[in-house]
Amino acid sequence: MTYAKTTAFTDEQQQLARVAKALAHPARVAIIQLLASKKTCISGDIAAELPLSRTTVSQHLQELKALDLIRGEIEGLTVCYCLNTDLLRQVHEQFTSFFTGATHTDVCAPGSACC
Amino acid sequence: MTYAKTTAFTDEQQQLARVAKALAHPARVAIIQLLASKKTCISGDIAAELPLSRTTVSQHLQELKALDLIRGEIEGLTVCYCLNTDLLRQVHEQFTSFFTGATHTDVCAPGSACC
DNA sequence: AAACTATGTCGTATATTTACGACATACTTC
DNA sequence: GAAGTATGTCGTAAATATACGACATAGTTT
Repeated sequence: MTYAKTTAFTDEQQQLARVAKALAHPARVAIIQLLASKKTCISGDIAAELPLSRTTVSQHLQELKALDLIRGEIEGLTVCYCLNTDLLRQVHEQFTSFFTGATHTDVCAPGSACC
Repeated sequence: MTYAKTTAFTDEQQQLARVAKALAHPARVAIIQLLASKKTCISGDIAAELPLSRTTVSQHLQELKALDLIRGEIEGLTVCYCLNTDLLRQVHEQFTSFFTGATHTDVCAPGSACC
């Protein structure tokens, strides 16, 4: 490494990357869709609907929970997992503003002046 | 593994995860923002603006290129990298429809009937 | 064609992710 | 309280991602 450069990435970039990483596995995408499709919160049924072991699913659930994208509350013997829809909406906005910035009209792109 | 279950994840889930993975590192987020902020297409200057070695940046560029999110055309001695804005717009829509599905009103969530 | 410049590729070390069985915990029901 | 059920945690193996120096390639300029 030479010397100057940016010392690090911005918080915004790191935050977006963190959330993107949470969605970077089909199992986690599937879990979110599953929770969104259920009227009632489900628990271990999640594992039954995915082509993965219960242990692995649990691990994916923990990752989503670590980012607070989902929440789990113990309900007697089972655990009720729910989407944190407020946060998901926020995240949606983050992505939207990122993509909007990347696709605005006078951006460097094939077809524009520079290429 | 017991027996029934879904044998695999849907194409949609895999596609979303694939793109999310591309955004799952701050360097790649930064690269896209950098390309979006330049009027003219840049090349190796990218590495100069990131806290990473040229080799590593090149690796990240290849990953983005592999998904066709960016394109690079050799322009004499330098390479002109550009955003594939059309694809980025498509990806934006994919994310939007995913988030919309996950945040529609009667979803299982804290505060809703089920929790 | 020799020296220079801009990039990509290879080899490799280290860190992180993914996946799962076995075990631990904790509540429920008999 | 013993047996059963639902879930989380630990240990660990294998795959993938991250990072970078050294080398290769290819165009430019003299």
